[in-house]
Amino acid sequence: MSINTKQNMEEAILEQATALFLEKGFKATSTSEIARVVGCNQALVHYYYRTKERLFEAIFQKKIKFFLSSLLYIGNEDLPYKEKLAKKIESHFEAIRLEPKLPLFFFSELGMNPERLKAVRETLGDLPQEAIEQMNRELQDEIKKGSVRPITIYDLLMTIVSLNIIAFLGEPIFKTITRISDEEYQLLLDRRKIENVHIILSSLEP
Amino acid sequence: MSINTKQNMEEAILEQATALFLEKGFKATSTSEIARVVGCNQALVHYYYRTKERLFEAIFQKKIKFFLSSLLYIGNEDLPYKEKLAKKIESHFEAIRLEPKLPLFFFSELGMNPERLKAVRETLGDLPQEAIEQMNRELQDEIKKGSVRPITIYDLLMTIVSLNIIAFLGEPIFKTITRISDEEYQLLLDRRKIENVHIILSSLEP
DNA sequence: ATTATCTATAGATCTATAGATAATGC
DNA sequence: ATTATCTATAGATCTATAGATAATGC
Repeated sequence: MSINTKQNMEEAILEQATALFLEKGFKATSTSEIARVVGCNQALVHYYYRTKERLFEAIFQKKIKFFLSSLLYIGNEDLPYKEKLAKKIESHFEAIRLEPKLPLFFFSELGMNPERLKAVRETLGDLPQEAIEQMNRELQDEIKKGSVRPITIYDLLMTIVSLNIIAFLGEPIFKTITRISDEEYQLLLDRRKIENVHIILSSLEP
Repeated sequence: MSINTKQNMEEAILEQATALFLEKGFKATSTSEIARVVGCNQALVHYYYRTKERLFEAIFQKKIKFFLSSLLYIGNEDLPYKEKLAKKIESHFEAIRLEPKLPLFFFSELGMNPERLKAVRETLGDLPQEAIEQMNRELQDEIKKGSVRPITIYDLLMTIVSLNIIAFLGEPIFKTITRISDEEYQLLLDRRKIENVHIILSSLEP
């Protein structure tokens, strides 16, 4: 497998480990398997990353950052509120589309091991919290103006994340049930993205 | 642990295995651990259920049935369409509230191992499909009447499941971030249930 | 007799490390 | 010399089964 013609073993390990962790999760992925797909011996994985846990941690942090950024730090141009919001939703959706295994990965690993959140917090710092507060200010402004019904920013964020992850969380289930092809699934995703924006915006009507 | 004063070892094993599988997933749960919390030796787990896989399968089937029933086979009284739908949504939400670990459990185990779906299908038979078709007929009737905008039943179901699971999938994350207490979380859930019905019904407006 | 429960163990893992050898940088 | 890679192995698992013993049902 993996014809990593000496790109750099350290990177190759990170890359293959990422694929495996996303595919099977922390527990079900072994350092031996990582070594096997990389094409090196198992000790090398530990040489570079010391423990399986540290290797995982590095990957997890990176992916969380990617996931949050697409929602929190996007669409801050000077646009009408609802257009900005639509942009955020779409950006988030497309980020997940690029990495469709992320939602299950996060919820599984955090669900099974909530302590990981602490590490995430230290890495990300206050940026997410600040971005959320900024989003909240804009939301409350709209509510005051009467263009949006009263709602908390947490409810809004939950709704966005919820709707945006479902098609990816449920992909294996949905594909098995409907026997839909990959191309058809991509079309479903296009439709779903529009649907999500529609649902969220219409739910905000006063 | 588990003061199962001789209720019945077979049942006690099933019960504790259920708790452990829901808590940590298939891979991370060992038959030794099951035996330990039950208070018997590890061989007994295999005596009753032969393999870990079969034990898991029994539990998985039962829980899938419970989850689907609450959404598909509920609220078929003679009521206005939107009231029936609201009832289904609430019934599904409350079912998950009773078993808050189910969503992560299903998505994890099915995501990691989609073949399990086949077994589920054999157990459940055509009932879910029929219930979905019934729901679809009712939905299409409303669309023809002009009281609901055009939408597929799959999109509607995805939306319902999506919104109803998020508060439970995200519970550990949300609790850590907001440092919310259990009581406050229950209030959040009450609000969320109403919110979900509102979002879905408003998204159906033509 | 049959069924339930236990002890013991084979055979596969798996993680992490020690210590040998090969490759590279000066 | 230093860094990268390998072989080998200790020590913990874990699943499944064989075979002994205890409990129960007739």
